[in-house]
Amino acid sequence: MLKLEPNIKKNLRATGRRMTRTRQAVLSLLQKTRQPVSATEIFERLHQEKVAIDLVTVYRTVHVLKELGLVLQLDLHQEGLSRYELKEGRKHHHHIRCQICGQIEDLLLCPLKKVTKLIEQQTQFIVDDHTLEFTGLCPQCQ
Amino acid sequence: MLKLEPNIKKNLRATGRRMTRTRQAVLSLLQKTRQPVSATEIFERLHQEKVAIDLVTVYRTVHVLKELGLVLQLDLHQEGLSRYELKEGRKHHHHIRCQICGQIEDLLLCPLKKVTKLIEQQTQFIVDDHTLEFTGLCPQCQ
DNA sequence: TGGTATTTGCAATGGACTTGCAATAAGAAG
DNA sequence: CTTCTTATTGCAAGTCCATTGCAAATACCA
Repeated sequence: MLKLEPNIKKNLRATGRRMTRTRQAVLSLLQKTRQPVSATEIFERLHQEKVAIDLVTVYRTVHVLKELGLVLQLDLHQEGLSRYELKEGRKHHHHIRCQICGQIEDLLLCPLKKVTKLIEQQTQFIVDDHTLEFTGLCPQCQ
Repeated sequence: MLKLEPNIKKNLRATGRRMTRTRQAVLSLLQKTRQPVSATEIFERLHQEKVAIDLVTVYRTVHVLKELGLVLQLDLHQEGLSRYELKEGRKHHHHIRCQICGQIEDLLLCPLKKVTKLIEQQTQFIVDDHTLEFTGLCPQCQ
């Protein structure tokens, strides 16, 4: 079972929501998945594990988890779909994706703190988020 | 008329393509538009100018211009659509977008050269592109 | 264990973008 | 300037990711 589960359930209850079998299944899948996954991938992998869940429910579940701040939604360049990853316990990071095989790897660095200050000065915006993604060829596809 | 036009026409002819009235119209609109525009926006603005063009043709046109390397395609975070801007004569840059009003501003800096080297060492990927975007509140929406 | 509000599944819908095909028009040749 | 070939356009239909409406199922508190 999930270590996170009791906390998450509390989180859900605090907003009048319930911990259901399908939400557990999605959380559990996200927890054991390394790469960010799309709704369709969640749907397919759960079906492989004989978990009955509708694709609509997957979309609604990741949406709720995102609202609770438990999940991050990624929109990688020109993929035309969203991917999701557990935020719980993870540090701020970015990604690099292989243009050939689609493999996605985490980048544990973020070089943007100073730049953010600079941009706020230059533009008078208040910056509250950024997205950064690299694309290229992974070692296997070179 | 467009200063770019003769060059672009040459470009088109070199790949067996033609300079048409609709392509001129799209190019001309892109040239006078500051912010990156979506296909639908191109469609609507041209119709305001009484230029008859189908939305499909807009999509096909920006696709061709992108193939020729004249146009950049941007997929800003969670917008769910693509935007396009003329590449011609412009330096590499990034964008910041206001979460309230959607205004997009250019950022003329790019802090990623050194980071790219580092990432290539760390991951063994060959990096060939990156996307970087900031979101926040513009001065008017704060 | 029952009652009620949340959640789910199914079907239908929405929005961005693409594709097939016949009609139109660019532009090279005469 | 006219003709001819071939690229391009417009329209209709289709695809893909995602959302919405609603009745049936189910979490969970009393």
